[in-house]
Amino acid sequence: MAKQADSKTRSVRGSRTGRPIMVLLDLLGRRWSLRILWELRDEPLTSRALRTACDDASPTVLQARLTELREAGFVELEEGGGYGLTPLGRDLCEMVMPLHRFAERWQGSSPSPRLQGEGRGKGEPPRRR
Amino acid sequence: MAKQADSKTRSVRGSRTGRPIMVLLDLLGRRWSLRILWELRDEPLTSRALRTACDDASPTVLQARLTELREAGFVELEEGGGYGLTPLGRDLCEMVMPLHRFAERWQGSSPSPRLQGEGRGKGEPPRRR
DNA sequence: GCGTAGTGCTACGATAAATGTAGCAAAGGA
DNA sequence: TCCTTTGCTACATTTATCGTAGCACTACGC
Repeated sequence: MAKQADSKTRSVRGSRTGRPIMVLLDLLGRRWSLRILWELRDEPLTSRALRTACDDASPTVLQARLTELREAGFVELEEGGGYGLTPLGRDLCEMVMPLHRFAERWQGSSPSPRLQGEGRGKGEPPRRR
Repeated sequence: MAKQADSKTRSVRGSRTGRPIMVLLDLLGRRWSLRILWELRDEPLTSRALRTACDDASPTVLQARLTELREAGFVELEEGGGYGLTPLGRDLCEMVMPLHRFAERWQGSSPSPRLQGEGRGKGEPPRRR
């Protein structure tokens, strides 16, 4: 990882072109970014509540994402504590919302053999680490 | 909370809940997933053309994402060669498109330091809470 | 004062994922 | 035949994320 603070070439990972859409796609394409926006859609959450909402993701990444999203102007630390969406973040969230309906339809319409059945029966494959 | 653990859900990395939206957010939250959808928005591309379009990302991940997106039913291998969006994938892409306009607006009037150039930590010191 | 509990946030080793380079077999075209 | 392009993979290195623990600070109650 870049030394986290010194490198000026800290362009967002894969987006070396600098085109805004690429920067945005790359930012949102990191783990928990979309999820954080999603979980904050209704109301602000404290860092710990957010962590709980996000499947108990490790605080390390969550803080990293939170910092990035704050720098991007999508999320802010509220007065009374807790993280909330900025007006800009709320606009962005509006574009993520339709995914909910899409996801329902997607799962409902059995698009592909893998990703769902795969002869695995039910339950969760052990997410080994 | 209803636990819908039917056969339709397979864990995709962090999404242990199995709720479709989580599965989708997690799938799209992987590196190059959104970018791939974006690059295929107009026309099918060969794997190598896609790689070029994606900032020369390593073929390893690209193939992995491509496989996942194919299994999800968003992308398919065309007859004459090359990857293209399925009708379902096109629907999904429709939701990613508005991000373009948003991204322009975002970077145009960015309230916070842009994510490229300027690491964090120096320009924004104390963060009183 | 003191203790307890809640915040946001960080350190650090371990593990999973992505990168970069190289290469493969198959399907054409000249 | 040689040459090119296709989709795809191996492998070692680097990067990102995980999981656990803990810090400093603040706001309470006692």
